[in-house]
Amino acid sequence: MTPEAFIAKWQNSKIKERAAAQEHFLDLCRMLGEQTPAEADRDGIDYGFEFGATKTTGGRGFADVFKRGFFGMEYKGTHADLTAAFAQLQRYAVALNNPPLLIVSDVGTTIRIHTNWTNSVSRIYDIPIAELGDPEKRGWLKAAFTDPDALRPKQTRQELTEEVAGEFARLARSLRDRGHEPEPVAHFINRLVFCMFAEDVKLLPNHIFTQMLERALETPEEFVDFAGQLFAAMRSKGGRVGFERIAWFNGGLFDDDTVFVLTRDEIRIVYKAAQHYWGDIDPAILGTLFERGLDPDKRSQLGAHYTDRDKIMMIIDPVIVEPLSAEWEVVRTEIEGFIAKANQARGGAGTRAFNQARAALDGFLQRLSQYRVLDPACGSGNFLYLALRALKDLEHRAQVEAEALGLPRTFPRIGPEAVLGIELNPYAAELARVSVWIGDIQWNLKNGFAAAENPILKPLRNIECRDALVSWVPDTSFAGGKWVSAEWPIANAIIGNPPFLGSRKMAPAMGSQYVSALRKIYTRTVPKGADFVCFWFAKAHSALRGSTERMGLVSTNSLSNAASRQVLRDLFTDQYPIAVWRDEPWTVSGAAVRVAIVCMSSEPVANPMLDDMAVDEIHSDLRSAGTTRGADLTLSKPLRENANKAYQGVVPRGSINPTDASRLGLPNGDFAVSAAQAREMLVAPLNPNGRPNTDVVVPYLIARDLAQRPSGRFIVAFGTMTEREAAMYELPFNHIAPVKLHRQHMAQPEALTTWWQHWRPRPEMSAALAPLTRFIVTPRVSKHRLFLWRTHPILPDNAVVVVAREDDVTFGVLHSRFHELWALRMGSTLEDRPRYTPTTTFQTFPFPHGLTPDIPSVVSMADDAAKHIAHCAKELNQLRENWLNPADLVRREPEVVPGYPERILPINEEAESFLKKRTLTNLYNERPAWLHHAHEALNEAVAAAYGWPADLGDDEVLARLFALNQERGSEGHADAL
DNA sequence: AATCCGACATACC
DNA sequence: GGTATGTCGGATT
Repeated sequence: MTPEAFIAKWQNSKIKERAAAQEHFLDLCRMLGEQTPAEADRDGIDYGFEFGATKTTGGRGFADVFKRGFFGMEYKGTHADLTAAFAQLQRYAVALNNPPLLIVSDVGTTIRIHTNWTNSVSRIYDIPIAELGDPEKRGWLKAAFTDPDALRPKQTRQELTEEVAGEFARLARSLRDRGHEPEPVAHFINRLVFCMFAEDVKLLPNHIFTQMLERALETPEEFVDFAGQLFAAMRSKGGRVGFERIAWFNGGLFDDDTVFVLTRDEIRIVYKAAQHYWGDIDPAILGTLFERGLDPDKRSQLGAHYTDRDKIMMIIDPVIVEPLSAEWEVVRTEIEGFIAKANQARGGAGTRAFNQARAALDGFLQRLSQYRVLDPACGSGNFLYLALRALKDLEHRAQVEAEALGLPRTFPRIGPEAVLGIELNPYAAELARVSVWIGDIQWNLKNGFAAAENPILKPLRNIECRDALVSWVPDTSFAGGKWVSAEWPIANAIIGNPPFLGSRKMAPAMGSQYVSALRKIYTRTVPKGADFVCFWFAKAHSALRGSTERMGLVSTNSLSNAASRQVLRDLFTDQYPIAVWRDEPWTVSGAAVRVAIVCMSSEPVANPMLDDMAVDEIHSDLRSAGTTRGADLTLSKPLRENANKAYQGVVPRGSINPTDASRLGLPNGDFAVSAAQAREMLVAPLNPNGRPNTDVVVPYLIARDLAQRPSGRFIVAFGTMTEREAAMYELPFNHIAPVKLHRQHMAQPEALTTWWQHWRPRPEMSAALAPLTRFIVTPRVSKHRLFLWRTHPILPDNAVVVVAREDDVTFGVLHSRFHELWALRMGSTLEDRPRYTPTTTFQTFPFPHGLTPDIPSVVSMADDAAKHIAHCAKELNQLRENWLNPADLVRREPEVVPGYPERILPINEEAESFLKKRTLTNLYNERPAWLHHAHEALNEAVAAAYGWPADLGDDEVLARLFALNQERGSEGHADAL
């Protein structure tokens, strides 16, 4: 059939019966050269007429024509107009598996294609029948049959939102620059945003907001009056602006009609923003963009709260969607049973069964409509917005499926009141309300329902602006009051992303009074040293003990670190994990952090998920019980035999950061001294006390020197000398003079009293190292667990952990897989990198019997196993040293004074650039065969010392080490240390 | 009196 | 300009 023939046959004809619509569609197929349903698919499942028709629905399907994955099509038929036909399609889009295109037609005049992708802005392709001769328009139709993606709008909702939000941020900043307070500005801007959205989705008539702006552009001084009139009309029932009837918007957003005086330029910004189509904006990112634009300084504070949609759904799915879907499956089966009974039975019994089916459906819908989701740190409302959509989707699906079974459907009941929020920042709280409103209205429109009216917005008092942890209760009996634990509204589910703040950063950020009040109130549930998020976990825990069914919170991944662990341990004693991710990267720019996600239920859960894998059980350290035979390694005890052997290095604190130094107008003094200056000091003549500067100028070892190439630093270190003694060393003492100024500006006044000393000089470490010919060092944070030898008088920085032993046996045991596994498991992490924490990794580690660090090395070396370890350790170290500094590429020079480690210098520039790549981190990244063999040999030697087979699995090793720790720890000195 | 951590910091490819 | 990889200060206990 040619387009001309099609036009001749159908133009201006009116549909009389459903058969005419089918004939119209068949002609369309013939014109486009596409297969008809009968030709393509005999089953009619993927492509056919009257899709979803059942006996109970009387032969009417969800759509007149349906092609799975392509489109749903509805003819005007009994509908009054194309809009109603479109709404019908939207309502059943779920039952049609959300086809990308929804097509409506009135047979004789128009075919209209609506795009239906969730993440793209929507677009309408209008094809008048009379213009089917136009190849482009026929192309659109053809694409609907063959390649719907060709019709997908290019712009995503995110891009659209970024564009419009950026313009509003400009306005907000302009108002803030004129001295307006952030809160009224936020309120005002939110109103404007809502007005733009409202007029674009036709909740406001005739683009009245844009019209108002156009008039105000002519006479800017009248903007206040115009906007005030509009806001006033929106606030009241039956309001009008001129002739136009304005719908009633309640909900607090238009409670007053305060309007800022805007300049012409500012009105132009608003006008320009209003030119965009706001109907498709994504409220989930709107908030963040505003926050960023409004106050760039606060970006890290507020913007960082932004959680991307995927992460939020990782919580909403297991916490809300999955349990409620499961409930629905049960109810639906019940309904199916009743309906089957109703269809078989006649008369009273049939009616009764039908009513039972209705009651079952109603019961479920009632349950859904009473379901409440609380986000006690809701920020700009992203979690709430997505939770509301999820609930509405569930309700809608239940309705559509029930209708397919023959039950009448009702208007959706779930609205913004289903979500509850608490947020401290007034600006964010307001955004949360707007996001939830917009989300609700968008959902209704997208699914073919009118927005609820009279009023359009109901008050959203359920998003509260207050502190979620404590509240101040004034006491009238005296002129004061007290802080008490804040109440949380009762909710079925608690979700959210509370602010992350390490315990050490809480006081500076929140004020020490607030923090001490908080600690006092939560003293039983949240241990000192726990991260700020732990308070939310503790409160959610107590809610789960009450009527709350499930919770899911995001936290920093350091939650499983020592102090915060207690909160989790409590939580896991009487609640059940549903899904846990222990270390997820955070995808938002501007925040470099990794997070843990913890979803818990008050009811037992059959197969909890750990990092997307089903496991039998999850421990409070967010590990699966399958490892280490269920042993909880967090219960390991410190061992007395390991005491006083591992130290962190010195903390100089000679300088403050350069920014502060320049702000305070201070020279940036430091204990550190350049290598050139240091050598001058070292060779200088003896001081008045007859001593050389070698007493107090020493090589300084930082962690980087171990994992990467040594940097050859020096430092002035007076140890615990008195000022009188220190001053004898003239050059070094003069060098550190500026330190005194800095100490005066430090928070700890005691730092000044011994200003010439390092803040932590670690005399006990120096004492332990002094008699040794060498000592063992390891970087506190490094990708690989590396142990190296260093010698006196090198002074380790606090980022280096020192083990005061000089024997190869201890070195070998520490560098074996046994200690490495233990350290990995017992230590904490910095982001994704393991961190060696001496108290939990070294202090608790059970060395092989007879080789413990409390035994002098001469004694332990009598042992054959020990000799073997020593040999392997020596070999490993030698090979590595040779690799790091090949003898033909370096020359070794004695230091300017005797007793100092010799200098290792590249012989020429070529050697220098070659040596840059010779770092231990690089070596262990590559793990060449020789290194592997050396470690294998060492591992076998250490295994033999333990008396264990060499091929134990990792979990088995940990389990055995733990058993050994428990045994040693309970040998009458469990209180060791 | 020492520890532990960083909604990070920065060198390097 | 990403990506890889670990500083060093200092509040907290």
